[in-house]
Amino acid sequence: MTVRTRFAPSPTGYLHIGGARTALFCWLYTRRMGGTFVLRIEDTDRERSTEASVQVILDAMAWLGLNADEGPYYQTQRFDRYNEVIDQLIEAGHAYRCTCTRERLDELRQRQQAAGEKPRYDGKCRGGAEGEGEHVIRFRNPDDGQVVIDDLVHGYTVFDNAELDDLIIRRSDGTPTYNLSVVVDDADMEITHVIRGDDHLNNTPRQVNIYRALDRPVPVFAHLPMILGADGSRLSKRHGAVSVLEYRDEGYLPEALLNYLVRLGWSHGDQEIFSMNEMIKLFDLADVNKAPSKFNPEKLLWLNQHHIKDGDSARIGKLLGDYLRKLDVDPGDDPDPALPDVARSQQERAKTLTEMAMASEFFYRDVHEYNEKAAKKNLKAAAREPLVRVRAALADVPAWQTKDIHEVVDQVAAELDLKMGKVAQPIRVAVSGGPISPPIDITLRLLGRNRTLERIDRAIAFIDERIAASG
RNA sequence: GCUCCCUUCGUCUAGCGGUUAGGACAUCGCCCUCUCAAGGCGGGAACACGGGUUCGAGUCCCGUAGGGAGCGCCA
Repeated sequence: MTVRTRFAPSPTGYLHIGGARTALFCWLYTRRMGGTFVLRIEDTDRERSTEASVQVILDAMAWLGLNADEGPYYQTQRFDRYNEVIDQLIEAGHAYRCTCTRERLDELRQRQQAAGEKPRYDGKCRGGAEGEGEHVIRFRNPDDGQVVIDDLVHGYTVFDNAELDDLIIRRSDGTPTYNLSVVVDDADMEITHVIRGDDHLNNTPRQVNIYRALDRPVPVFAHLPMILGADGSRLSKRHGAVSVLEYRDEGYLPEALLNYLVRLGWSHGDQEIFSMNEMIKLFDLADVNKAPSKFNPEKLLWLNQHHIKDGDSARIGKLLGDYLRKLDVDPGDDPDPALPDVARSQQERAKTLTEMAMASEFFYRDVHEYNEKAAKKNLKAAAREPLVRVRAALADVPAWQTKDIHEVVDQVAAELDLKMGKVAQPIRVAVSGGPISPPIDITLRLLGRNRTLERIDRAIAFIDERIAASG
């Protein structure tokens, strides 16, 4: 039997972190088992489902690289099928018409809650509904016995049927409800492993009863623990970004997000860093935790930095171009310096691609003003002589190479009996406008001779003005 | 309220009856250093509580507490 799994989001917003983790585990397990991964859009809630949300989910999945082998299927396109099954259930006596009004149901619920009971349908229409007209269809749940679920994550879990009630499977407007459509879909699509959040664990016995009424094989279940916010409550906007696409926009690498997510509820000994291939090779549902975990943005940031540092410079360079354009900095068609070279110089000092872009702006844009603090500290009278000497020596360097540039800076420092920092830092501020850049020799090499000399000249002029101003 | 699930450093976790309870993020200190980083070394930091079972319990069982989920004509 080959493994078939599905990821079944409902398109009512963005794809959030929790959903992405579920999709990842599902995808990894399927890849490892050589199975088929199905994407299904659960859009039976016509009130809240939107076309835009579907697109956002598709985009997020594509960005993460969690490609589906089948689908996307849309539940709204399968209404005929659900109704067919519901009719079969009615025919077989497993479902019945219910004409209870919402008012009666509300009252019933309130009364039960007030009495400290579990709110549930009282079965009034079980023996035959009164009257015609508006009605729903309810599933006739067995009233005794138990449902035992052998969950791959949680092990055996037992539910008494007496705890369950007759749930609505067809609304009064004729549309099917979730618990019915999932079962029909999972059965029809021959899903062998249902991998989902454990917020569904309580729904599972109802669904198992529907499988039985339909005489269809019950799939294996694996209920993953939830991801919570830092305060232990359900993950939401106030915990920072929860949308997958937001992470992309903020400069995270998909493999970093995935690497972070895979370690939430799963582990392989002490290993923290995983490539996609390693994840596929090592992932197993047997190693999934039962306890919920809290989302930790700092660890994600660390992983992002790590993956940027280890990333291929050609690819990171290309991405750097995208993020520069987002900042309205156009590196041009034939960037000078070349983006991969700049990326290489920044990879170990950027936590996000956005950060890398901000730190690299000066390569592609003139320095119009200096960071105030940096200029005050470094572009002062004492820096004039080193800058002048460096400028002169740099103008004469035969080959514009890192090594030669380094020697120039070194030599000027030695001549003036200054520490390296006293020479390098003024140059850094002069060429980058601020106090931070890659090593000075690399920075200058990338920037090129012309721009370097120009910017040093400008800094010398700036110092002269400053000296003049202070009298 | 009822039912189900969960409980190791602040956080993610290793552990699958005998460990000085390990790693990682974060944090603190030191080293390296032209800035920022990266890197190296080191420190502090956990088995929720109470009963059992056992020669022996973080590991097994039962309670308690705390947290989460479900109890919709949402999914």
